[in-house]
Amino acid sequence: MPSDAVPHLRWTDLPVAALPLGPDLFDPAVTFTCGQTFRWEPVEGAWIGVAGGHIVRLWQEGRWTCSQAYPPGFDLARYLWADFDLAGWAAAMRSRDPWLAMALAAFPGLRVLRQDPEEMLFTFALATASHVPRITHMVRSLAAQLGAPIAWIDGRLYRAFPTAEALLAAPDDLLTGPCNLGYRARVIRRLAAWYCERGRAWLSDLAARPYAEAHRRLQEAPGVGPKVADCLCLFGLGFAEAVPIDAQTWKVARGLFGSALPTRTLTARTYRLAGDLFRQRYGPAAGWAQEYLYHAARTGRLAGLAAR
DNA sequence: TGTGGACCTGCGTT
DNA sequence: GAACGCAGGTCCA
Repeated sequence: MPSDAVPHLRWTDLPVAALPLGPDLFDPAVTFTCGQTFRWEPVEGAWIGVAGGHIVRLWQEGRWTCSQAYPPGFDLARYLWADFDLAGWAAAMRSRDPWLAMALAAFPGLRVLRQDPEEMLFTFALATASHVPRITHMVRSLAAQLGAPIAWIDGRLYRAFPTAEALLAAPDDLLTGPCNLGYRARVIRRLAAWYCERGRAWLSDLAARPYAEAHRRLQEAPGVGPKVADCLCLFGLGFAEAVPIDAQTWKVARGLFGSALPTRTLTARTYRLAGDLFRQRYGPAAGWAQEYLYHAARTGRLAGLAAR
């Protein structure tokens, strides 16, 4: 669809909804910049992002999180995992170890998001051996170059995350040029071809299966190893027990579990072992614990742990 | 089963 | 201001 065929809107004309999530239960700044999502920006006291084909604007007033969305029908409560009892869980977790207690105190209101699984598949497949600023650039460039236009709002055009079909059809020089994917262009194209043969039902079917099976079957896709599969399980399929173990989390795991992890490097076996140790210590929402520990490690708050 | 190197860039540090 | 190491990995020897 050409960009002039979509509606021209104003934020002042869109209806406002509200959720009972104050700053202690949801901190947009931390949640949107901690590396689980890459399309949210602060704009004049609010945050604007594009998620699952919806343009969303949100801000907080006292104990409430207010939001607007276009097209209508965006389920913000689901996106923010609002039925997860963050306060109760955090209270129970503080006694597990001082490191998680510190991370919980440092970043109150950090929430794990439940995002569109197809977007998560491609986002984290291209996030390999990269860092948050670069992933942000790649994701936004892909949307700008290949995403379907949704609407103009207050003079700005917003585009959806590209479909698998659009990624498959994209010329190489566009993926490696303006989008700066580098070697990931090949990975994304292979993955898009593989995914297009199966379709969205393949992902939604996995969401209904046990975590271990979903995690195993996701790795049948080219370019999806254990870490990307766990990102998809946690951020896209809603498995709170999924623990993505990246380089930061691996350092945290070695500090926490020491000699229980037999190898210096992260192998397939120690990846499974580390995930199980996280789940033993932090329970069925170990993925939430990982997100707090990961963010604390990334911002240098766990230096004492890594040095052990 | 564990290890090491290649793969593209750009950010942050020195 | 330029050089260098390394980054939310995966895949293949």
